[in-house]
Amino acid sequence: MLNQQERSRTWLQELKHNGYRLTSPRKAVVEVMANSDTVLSPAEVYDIGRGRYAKLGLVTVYRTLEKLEAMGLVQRVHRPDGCEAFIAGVEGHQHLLICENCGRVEYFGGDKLDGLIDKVQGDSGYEIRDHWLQFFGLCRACQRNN
Amino acid sequence: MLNQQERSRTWLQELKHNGYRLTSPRKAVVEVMANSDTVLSPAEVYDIGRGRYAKLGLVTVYRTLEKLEAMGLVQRVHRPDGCEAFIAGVEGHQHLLICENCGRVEYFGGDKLDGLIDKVQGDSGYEIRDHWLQFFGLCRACQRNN
DNA sequence: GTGATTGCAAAGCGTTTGCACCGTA
DNA sequence: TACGGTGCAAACGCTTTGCAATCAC
Repeated sequence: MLNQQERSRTWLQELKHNGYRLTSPRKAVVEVMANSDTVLSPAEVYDIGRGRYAKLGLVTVYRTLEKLEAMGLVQRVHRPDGCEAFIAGVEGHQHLLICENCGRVEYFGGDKLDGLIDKVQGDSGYEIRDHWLQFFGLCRACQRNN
Repeated sequence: MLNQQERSRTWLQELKHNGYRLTSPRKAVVEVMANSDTVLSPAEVYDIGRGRYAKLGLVTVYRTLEKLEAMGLVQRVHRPDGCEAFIAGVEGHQHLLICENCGRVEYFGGDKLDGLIDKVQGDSGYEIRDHWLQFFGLCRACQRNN
């Protein structure tokens, strides 16, 4: 895993390569997301981002997250409580382990799933195109504090 | 699996046992949900339900679905596109297989998951409390029509 | 009869859109 | 300089709440 400064830099380059301009609001959003290992709502990104660029607008947060998602740099996360679209940094397609208390996210490989997918596909006759596997629980730190 | 009429009857009894009154709007919502094997949004329940009870209000649909969910008779479903809370009939805790085209839902057991949960729990130090496993794809009928 | 339930209307909330101004390239 | 990007304000869609009328028990 890249360290956080490298990650910000990579993401900004990526934006540039895709023909987008590098502006202060975008830099703020990228830094917030690239430096976070927890799930963040757009409103949270906005709050934290304003610490880096005071004039940041919520609308720009939405628009920037949308671009980052399209570029595969962030990922939309759904949670059982309500259904706010949460966002997290991610590399590659992996599965999520989310702390219900602090929002921290870990990734794990899902290779164990292939056999199950084949079986379900055979039993049901469905053609499976996509899947969600998410675990919710408490991370080490939150287990101690609860 | 109970047939659909039995299921409606059971759900209505369940409502009564929990101290709720059996009203026409509630009967309409229960019948819609109990007779459907597809994922439905509150608005869809409302539309179909008005065929059974014309004066049905959308507000009542929300309130009834809330009660049915609390009683474990329906289940909230999250989908990748947007995040509308969809609902489906369910018995027991199983995993979902959802047709992306027609909304049809099947359930399958997730016993194969236990080993994976143990492994992830051990590797990460998380205490896993809940999980989502949902497959999205095309059911047999929709494969033919696409 | 009476208290739970309903449906309308309005409020609430998160997200998206319209538009004039701004700032990067 | 030109045009992509920004932020404000307003629109939007879905969900929840307030309240008087209604209806199951």
